Amino acid sequence: MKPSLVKGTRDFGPEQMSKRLFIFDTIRATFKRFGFLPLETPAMENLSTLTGKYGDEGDQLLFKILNSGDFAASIAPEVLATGSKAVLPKIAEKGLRYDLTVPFARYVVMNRHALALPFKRYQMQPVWRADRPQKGRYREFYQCDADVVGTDSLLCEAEIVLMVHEVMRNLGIQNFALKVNNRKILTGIAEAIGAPGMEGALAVAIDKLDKIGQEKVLDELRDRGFAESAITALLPMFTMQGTTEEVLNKLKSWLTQSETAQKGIAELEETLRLVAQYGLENPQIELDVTLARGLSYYTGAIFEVKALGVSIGSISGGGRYDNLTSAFGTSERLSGVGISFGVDRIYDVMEELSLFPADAGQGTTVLLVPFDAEGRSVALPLLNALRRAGVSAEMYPDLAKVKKMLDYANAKRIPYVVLIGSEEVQTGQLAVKNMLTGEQQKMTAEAVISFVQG
RNA sequence: GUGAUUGUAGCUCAGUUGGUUAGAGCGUCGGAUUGUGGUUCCGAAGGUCGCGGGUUCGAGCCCCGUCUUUCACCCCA
Repeated sequence: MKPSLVKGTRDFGPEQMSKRLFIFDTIRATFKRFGFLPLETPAMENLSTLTGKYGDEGDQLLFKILNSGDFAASIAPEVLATGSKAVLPKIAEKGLRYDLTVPFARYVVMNRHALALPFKRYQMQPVWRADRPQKGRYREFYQCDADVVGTDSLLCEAEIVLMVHEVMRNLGIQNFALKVNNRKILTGIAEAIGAPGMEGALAVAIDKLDKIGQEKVLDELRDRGFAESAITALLPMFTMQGTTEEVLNKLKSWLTQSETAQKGIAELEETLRLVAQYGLENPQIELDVTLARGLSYYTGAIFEVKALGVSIGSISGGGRYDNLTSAFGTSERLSGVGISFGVDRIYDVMEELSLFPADAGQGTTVLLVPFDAEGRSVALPLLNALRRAGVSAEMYPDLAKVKKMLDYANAKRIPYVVLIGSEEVQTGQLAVKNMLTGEQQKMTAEAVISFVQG
């Protein structure tokens, strides 16, 4: 039998892992710096927790887990006869998490009594979606989320803007755009054109504007049941260009009659004002009225980060959600806002643009190469001392040929080797070789430690 | 879920209108070299041609099914 991987999943070898860890470490450092605390939740959730939070499409993409044991035994024949759709909830009551936000909301509701609000948590775990894999799209991928729940303050939105900038710059992704919008503006537009409550369909269609163009967007809206009058009323939407300030002003005058839209515009303005007060240098924020995002739980600000110059979808996304916790039965209204970084897409972007620092894949710094048992007796205390000094060091476990050990050093890209033969043992002067330049010099064991550290 | 596409050695790929024993480069292992690698030379190992069925005297090649890869749509990180 040939072993194989489950569709849409990957192994990560040592080289990939050290690059991935660089991404995780960078993001984690920023999250901690902003005062977020770690949280982990199970891979599986009850399907009742997951369904209905992501829209119809999202429900479709949930991985479901068969009940344990003889899961089909208790299904009554008459249920079976009603079709597969009716059987499904009887045999699968659990599913793999689809994102980190919904499990977080579930956690908040369950632990409400013990949490000091506002509660800020970060979470870096895999999520699963039963999508067809393609470029930048996997069935198992990691998200790094930071969310604040229990406050309406727009300062949180502003902090997200700051975190995005910090993460991108620390990763070395200089060329990015942080797109922002507000769901209330979309809701207001739907109201203004006489199609209240249809902002979902509206959002999905106009989200494609830069991809398929104005005419096809309008065609799609007709398909989705928008009246011709609504489509005509929507036309000013396509003139929303210019600076952020100009667009906001145009929106304000276009949507004067919609209270919701005005609120959304005011929120956006306030968020941008706060960001400016922070003194964020060279903000890469872009107001995009067509930005919608499919997840149905967003109610306020929405964010999306796009790496420029690569054809990979958004590498980060987030927004504010007002009703997620109430979906779990709390009477208390808890508003949350958060951001999610997609590690796998960030990896693809950084790989494509060669942005990983040279030492991101660096493992062992020094390999000790004793020629015989006597050399090994000198090498062992040095090995111990190197490690105590914080240097990643190892020794080839067999007393093999020198060629073999140096080949090993090359294969692992170990930059330094210390050669210890009878001559070195007698003089105490060890031969340190730089494997990149081929240069070799002699020094004492103590000197080796500071040499390889510098 | 819709439409394409891919699969031959560990990796990247050749393989003619269907014809006898399926090849190359790289990598791996061994040697040239018992104290020096990444260069060179010599040698070796490594294949159910994704899987199942069919057509044929004969299938890596043609047909059907299936799985997988990649890509677009939908949607999304």
